[in-house]
Amino acid sequence: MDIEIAIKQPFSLTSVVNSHGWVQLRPFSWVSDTGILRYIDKLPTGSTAEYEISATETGVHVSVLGAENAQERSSIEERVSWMLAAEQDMSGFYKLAAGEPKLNRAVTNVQGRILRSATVFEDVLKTMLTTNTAWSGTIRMVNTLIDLYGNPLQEDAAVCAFPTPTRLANSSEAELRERARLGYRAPYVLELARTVDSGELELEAYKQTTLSTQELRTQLLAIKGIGAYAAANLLMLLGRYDYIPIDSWALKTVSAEWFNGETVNKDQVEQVFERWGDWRGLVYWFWDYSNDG
DNA sequence: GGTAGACCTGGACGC
DNA sequence: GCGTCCAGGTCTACC
Repeated sequence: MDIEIAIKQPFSLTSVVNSHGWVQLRPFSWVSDTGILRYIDKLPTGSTAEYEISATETGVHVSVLGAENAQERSSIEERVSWMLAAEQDMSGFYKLAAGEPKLNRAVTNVQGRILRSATVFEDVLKTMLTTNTAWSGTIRMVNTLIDLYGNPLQEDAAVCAFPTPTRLANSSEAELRERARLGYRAPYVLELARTVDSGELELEAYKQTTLSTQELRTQLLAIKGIGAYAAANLLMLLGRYDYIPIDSWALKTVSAEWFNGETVNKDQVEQVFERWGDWRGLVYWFWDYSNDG
């Protein structure tokens, strides 16, 4: 199955893919030589499909393996559009960025959209697995979860989609601790999977929510394992940019950029970006730091 | 409302 | 090869 998706311009697939570390986490993969983004997705119909997404003049072309009917086609269009933030109007950000030399790179490279997983559940869980661990630990935990609980592609059983809430809800805390090596995060992951699976927590509704950012943040913070940093990160993924995901990297980077390397706190980071209003999260994210990393 | 300490893992380091 | 220390956010108990 082949699908063409139109995306609001300007748009750069490469910039979306490289917007953050998500592309390094399965079931994403990216071959920069060919410019093809791969993703394995478990569809609501129950089928597991593989997408090969490439750029076109007006958006993207999606070559699909593992899905056949019209219902699945429509679902894939919707999910890929969400993953690439196709519907987002970034003109406000570019207008603001035009007057700031440190955001020239963002404008030139058409940065601004942030790569998302097909489901909010996957993004919340992955965000949970970024906290209090090195990036290598996040990669390891995501890999293990997919290997143990992922949904295999019919055409190639070695290739799996991210586990569904139902699959994880049927595991146990001991299994998540000992086999998946999630450590103290195991009960948080299990609770997330169970509340989503039971319908108590409707994460996918956040894709179209009319809640204010404040209300949305309050709901995200109510999820065990999601604190201030993780909630701000998720708000960015949901297209709300008025909170900054302040982690240890942010403290170091802001210190080097504005405070001559002196130790800074969370309030000082927030003060630096306050003037950028509702776009401050994106400004923080795509700022051309002098000492990047 | 603010803060200290526990949580868990893997990697770096010294012996 | 073994033991120790450290980095990384969030939660809970306590003040």
